[in-house]
Amino acid sequence: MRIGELAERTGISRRLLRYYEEQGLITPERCANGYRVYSEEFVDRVTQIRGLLDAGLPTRIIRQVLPCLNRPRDIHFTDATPEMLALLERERDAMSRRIEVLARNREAIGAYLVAVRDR
DNA sequence: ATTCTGACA
DNA sequence: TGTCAGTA
Repeated sequence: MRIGELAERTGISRRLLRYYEEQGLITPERCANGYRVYSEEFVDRVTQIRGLLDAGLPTRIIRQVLPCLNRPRDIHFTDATPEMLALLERERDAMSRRIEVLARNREAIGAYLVAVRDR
């Protein structure tokens, strides 16, 4: 499929899909005319990227993590270098911190909403 | 009609 | 991220 269809199926704009490629997050094939060609797997791939982006991970981190998140299990060990493991641990901890902050604010907002409602 | 690259009131 | 331009 070409960029238009992928955009519709993932809900990600053409502009963003090209941006993800520019950031090295996805590498679609190219036709003779230069058009990008995406295989079926890119649908999940893009969804995965969106999820990580929404989780607050910068593209530079996603670029390193994405490969060992999708590939078949056996290849994981290949990517499981000490550096990769350390990187993943740091990201996981950073995620935990963000979750705590969000949870705290969610409580605060919830309390505010209750206060307003009960007024 | 659709996509491509580069650029920015 | 959107959008406009000038192409293929």
